[in-house]
Amino acid sequence: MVRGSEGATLAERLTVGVAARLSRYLQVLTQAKKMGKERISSQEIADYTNINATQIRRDLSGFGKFGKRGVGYNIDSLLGEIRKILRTQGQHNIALIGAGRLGEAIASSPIFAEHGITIAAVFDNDPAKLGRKIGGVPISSLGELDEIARERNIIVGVLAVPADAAQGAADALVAAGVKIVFNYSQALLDTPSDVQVHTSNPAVELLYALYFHLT
Amino acid sequence: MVRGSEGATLAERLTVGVAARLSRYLQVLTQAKKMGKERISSQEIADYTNINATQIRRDLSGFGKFGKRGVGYNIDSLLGEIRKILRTQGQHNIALIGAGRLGEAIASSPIFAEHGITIAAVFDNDPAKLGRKIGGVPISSLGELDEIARERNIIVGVLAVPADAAQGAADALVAAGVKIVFNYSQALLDTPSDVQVHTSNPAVELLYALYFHLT
DNA sequence: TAGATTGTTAATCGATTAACAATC
DNA sequence: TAGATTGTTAATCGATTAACAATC
Repeated sequence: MVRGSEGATLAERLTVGVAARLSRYLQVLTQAKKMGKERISSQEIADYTNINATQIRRDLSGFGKFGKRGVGYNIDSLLGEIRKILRTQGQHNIALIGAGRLGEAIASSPIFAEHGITIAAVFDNDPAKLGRKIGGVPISSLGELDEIARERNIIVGVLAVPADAAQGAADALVAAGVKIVFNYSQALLDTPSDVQVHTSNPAVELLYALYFHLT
Repeated sequence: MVRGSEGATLAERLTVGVAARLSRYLQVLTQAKKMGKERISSQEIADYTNINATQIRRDLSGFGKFGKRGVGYNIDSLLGEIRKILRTQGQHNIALIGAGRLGEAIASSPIFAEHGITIAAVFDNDPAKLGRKIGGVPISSLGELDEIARERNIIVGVLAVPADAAQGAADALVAAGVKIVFNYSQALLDTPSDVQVHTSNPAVELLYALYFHLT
């Protein structure tokens, strides 16, 4: 890590591992702050994330001396520092595809808003749903995706559709210039190589958790 | 990896990384099979998982010679081998806490059933919901959790409740002997050290995806 | 045979951890 | 001061990758 004397980071790109861990610290800090805590130790973060405390201190100390020995880290200031490192201080607009039960659950959860992420558009192919609002956002038809995505500067799409509709929805997102797709269906998606697909599958995680439970 | 000459694995415990990757291969193979494919190459798995093809071959070859040079892997037989390694051939019963939109979405998804995981009980504290069925399973009150969990041999609980109800529900699961908790709320959970908590947060993954998009 | 893809080697890099002086 | 916790070092281990012979 190359740093100037003023703390202005001449940023090299973070490794995937570091960025993933910093994101998780961000989540713990956000929740701890909501619980009214003002300080937190690397050990407490470790307990919540299952990431080793030494690793946490090491990750953070690569960017500056954010903690106080004998005391821990100030939650507010550490939140600010990590947001700076991850460049997540702006507002980000995302599109949700699928206004079924999962889509509604996602739209009504505070989980995105809490991190400055706004669901700026919701799409569904069911004509009966068009115009209805979920999470305060009216449901549009998939035919409008292209126009709306460009107009609202959307680069992230969340797929909450059945497996058999997933590839079609992904194609529509890609056509509209979306570069990051979160896939909550089981389907495997074919996309151009400049599009990042994140597939979330609770069953996969569960099989893996069971392995360690059973052995 | 210590192996006998007959392929009978004198199993050492898998590392966390290997078990996580094998679980993901399982998911890709399951989907590829549904799409009617019979064979798959390490490169194809790599395209769907973003895991390096060499790493995939290396992970698999640690357990046997499952592939055919010039051809690839037979999907059915590789599925069987990985299931053997991960010991996920049995049926597993899990409990779902929370019968709201997210709970319903989870219960009605084939994602668990596909991997031999059965939602054997659903709990909710809303008296109006008791007895109603979701995913074919009647909703019980949280007061019955202890009895039902023991009776149905449930060691995994999935929390689909609001953040402010999550700790209480987690306590109830722990009291009922559950050792693996999937937390779909934002709440940080305090649990005994022999209980594995997996917290899933799409916003965290998104922040991290955005970092790599923006840099 | 020719082309494709595995299984494996060798080299590198990042993650992980224990330990402990520094210091709040 | 005494206790706690950071920041950092040093050592180890697993992940990652390119390359390629083996072989289907």
